[in-house]
Amino acid sequence: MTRPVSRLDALHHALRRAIVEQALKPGTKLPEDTVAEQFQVSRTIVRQALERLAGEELVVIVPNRGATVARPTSDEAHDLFDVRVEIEDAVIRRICGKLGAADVTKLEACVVCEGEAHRLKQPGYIRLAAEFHVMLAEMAGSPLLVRYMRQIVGRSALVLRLHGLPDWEACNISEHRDLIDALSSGNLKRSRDLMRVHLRALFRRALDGSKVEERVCLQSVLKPYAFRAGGTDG
Amino acid sequence: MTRPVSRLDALHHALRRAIVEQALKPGTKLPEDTVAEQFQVSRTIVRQALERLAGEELVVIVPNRGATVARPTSDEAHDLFDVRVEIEDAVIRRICGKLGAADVTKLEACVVCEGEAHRLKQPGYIRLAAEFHVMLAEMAGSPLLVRYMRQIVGRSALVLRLHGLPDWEACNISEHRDLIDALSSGNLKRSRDLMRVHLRALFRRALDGSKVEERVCLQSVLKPYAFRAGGTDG
DNA sequence: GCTGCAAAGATTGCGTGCAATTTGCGCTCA
DNA sequence: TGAGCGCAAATTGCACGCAATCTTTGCAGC
Repeated sequence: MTRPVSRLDALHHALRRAIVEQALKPGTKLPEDTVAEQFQVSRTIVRQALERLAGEELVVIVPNRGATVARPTSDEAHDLFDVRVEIEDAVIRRICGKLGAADVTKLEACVVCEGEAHRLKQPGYIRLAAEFHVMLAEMAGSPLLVRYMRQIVGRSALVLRLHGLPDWEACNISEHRDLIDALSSGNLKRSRDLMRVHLRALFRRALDGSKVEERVCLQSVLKPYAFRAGGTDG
Repeated sequence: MTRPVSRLDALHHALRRAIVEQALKPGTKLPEDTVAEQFQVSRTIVRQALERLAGEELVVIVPNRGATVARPTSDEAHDLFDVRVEIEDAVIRRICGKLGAADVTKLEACVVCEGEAHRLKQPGYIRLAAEFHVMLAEMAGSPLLVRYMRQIVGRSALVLRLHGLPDWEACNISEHRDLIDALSSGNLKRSRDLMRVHLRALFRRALDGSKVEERVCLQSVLKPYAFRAGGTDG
């Protein structure tokens, strides 16, 4: 049930989820053959799924070089979070004070799931935390905002994985709770402030991280092991 | 020169342009064989190009039924314009008073081209008018905003073609000129108001059209004709 | 011992063919 | 004459195979 009709959809969702849940590290190579074998489909399907993911900017396809999980640069991360603030603000303005009881229940259930997954350190936690923001967008009644939010939280997961987040701190769950309160009570100013603070905290955690840029690090990683390094240390 | 390296890119751009320039009407069927023959490529390429366009929501792919040029519903059109207002406002806030002389020159040149194409009634006019808005986004220095804007103006072209626009009135060119003035003089309030008015006028022209809804209405249109409807009336 | 070239291996680009599904037409039967 | 049924044409879903390209490794020459 609920199984996507086509194998393409199935693979697309599977890969997407693997990326968002950070099972696939940014920069991971995704050879068509390997993926095809893993999922028991042909390369044709794999190629199409990768093409879709590239359209969502979750993977990068280089001609003749294949596909890899995207590695957002620091600049791209900044841009992402800047735009995210705007989109989330638009969502808040639309839903604040207009949530039904069912909506609030749904959001609270989501937060409970988050807390559960967070406590058990399940890999699905990041996806659930992201889903909370997508749910807010859905309640705004704008398919386009939902679309953008989906894409943004997906890329955010990449940024978190790549630039920081040493421990399980993607989204602060208590902040989600506070946000629900403010939204359901119709306090617009507080809602917007909470979201702004929430995102800013997330942003800070994401970009203050230690392991910025892993690819270039290769040099700095190997430097201590260099036996003939022209460094200043003797 | 500037020719896309792969045939996939070439076809993708060609089809995209054909749709944005309204050479392909919404609802037009796009059989893989026909397109493949027309562009002298294999169905594989066509399929991928159509898949990409589906990702941009410019075409709709129904399993086992093929691809057609998208037909945004009235609801989708409203949603599109609502979100567009937000995105364009974000762009305005970023670039107002920060445009360099080169930027202004570029924008003015674009408007001149628009006027020329508009006077000659060239099909490229709509694309140029759209390009003006994309250029604004580019000057905001946010790749993500550019991406969204590109997608939005593309879909807007579909809406204009589908729901209204009896004559050549996609974007009012004088409004573009006024906008450049306000932006370069750094008048934020006036800039935002101008853009809002500009979009609202566009919106009105688009949705006041006569031929609203041709496909989705089917249910609501047929409802009064239902002979065995389990409704409460009767 | 270093540099440049070449061949082998691996991976992607892309075309083609077959199976599955849908659509439209014609046939049969009441 | 009209409704139901079944077959055939058309179109898409998907896999496979070959050609092209890139990467790596090994070797020869300087």
